[in-house]
Amino acid sequence: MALLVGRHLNKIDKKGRVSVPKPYREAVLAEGFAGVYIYPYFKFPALEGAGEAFMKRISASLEDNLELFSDAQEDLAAITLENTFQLSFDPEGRISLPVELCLHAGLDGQALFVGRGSRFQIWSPDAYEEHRSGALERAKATGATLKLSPQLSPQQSPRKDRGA
Amino acid sequence: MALLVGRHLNKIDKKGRVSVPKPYREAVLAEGFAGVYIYPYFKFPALEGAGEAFMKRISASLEDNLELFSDAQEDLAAITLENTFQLSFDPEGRISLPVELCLHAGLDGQALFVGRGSRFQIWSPDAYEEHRSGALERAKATGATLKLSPQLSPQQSPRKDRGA
DNA sequence: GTTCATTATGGGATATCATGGGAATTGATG
DNA sequence: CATCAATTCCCATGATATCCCATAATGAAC
Repeated sequence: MALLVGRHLNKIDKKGRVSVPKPYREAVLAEGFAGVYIYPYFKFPALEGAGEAFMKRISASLEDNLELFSDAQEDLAAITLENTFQLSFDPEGRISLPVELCLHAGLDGQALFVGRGSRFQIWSPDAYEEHRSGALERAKATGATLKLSPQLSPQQSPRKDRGA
Repeated sequence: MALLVGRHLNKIDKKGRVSVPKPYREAVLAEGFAGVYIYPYFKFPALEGAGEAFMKRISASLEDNLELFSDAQEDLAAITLENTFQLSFDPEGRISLPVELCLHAGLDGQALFVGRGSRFQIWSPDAYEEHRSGALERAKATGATLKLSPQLSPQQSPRKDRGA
């Protein structure tokens, strides 16, 4: 599927409607459902959303009877699905955010969409600024690095080196 | 995919448009999306860009190597995906650079495309000259040598080295 | 030296996107 | 069956981005 990247600041009108950024709409439309699934992001005052494909992955972790997922992970999946809203696009590509979600994220007038690859988040601009400002410093401090997974192309042998 | 090599100096017009060098266009087109993904290069006042395949590797790596909702995943995604712009080619093969990116790289009227193999960078000519001369000095001073990564040919056993 | 093909560039015309608000539909309730 | 509230649809609008075409620069071919 297409990648969700970048940041998009859109307005929430009096009726609680907000435009989903066009690139995100196109990406999730390709997954089948003409809308998005949105749930409260339990770690922070923010929302997280995705198309049908990602939600099915979460659902799959609940149906697994083996030991692939820990109890904690299953709980997380269950809680996420319980609190998820299925929001359809209107003809202009907007969704209307339920009050419960707006309260959790402290949304008021503006919604900042933040791309995360296969998902996206929705923040109030203020909360986002406060939370994200230290990301680069934190990553440096903790020495967090991203090991690139092997390319998807055939017959490529993985290397174990450190990404910058 | 085809390698991105060499330097190409193109103009940025009043609308913020700049032609992506033809060889780069052809290389990234083969990856699917008719455009490039560009993000700030945090170590220097420059931009880095790539085609869809590379960005998907980053996105997949975040999900494969890091736990969902972990702090490390949060911060690394924030640094990479959230600052990335998806820029489509116009019919002439141009992209229009967002102001935020131009500011980070100090771009004003000219954009120097620098090939880096599977990615490329965009510099203002002045910043590049300054940075490049410094890099050359450092290489001389430390007597740097270049250690090649293993070949990609079949049945090659992975090595654990770090590029010089 | 001339011609042709390709790429880069410039700018006006056009289409698209985000947004706002009224009209119409739905569904719950008495 | 009537009424109300909530939601969804429909259309208008302004800002922006995209398309389209013209032209210049480059280099290859004859």
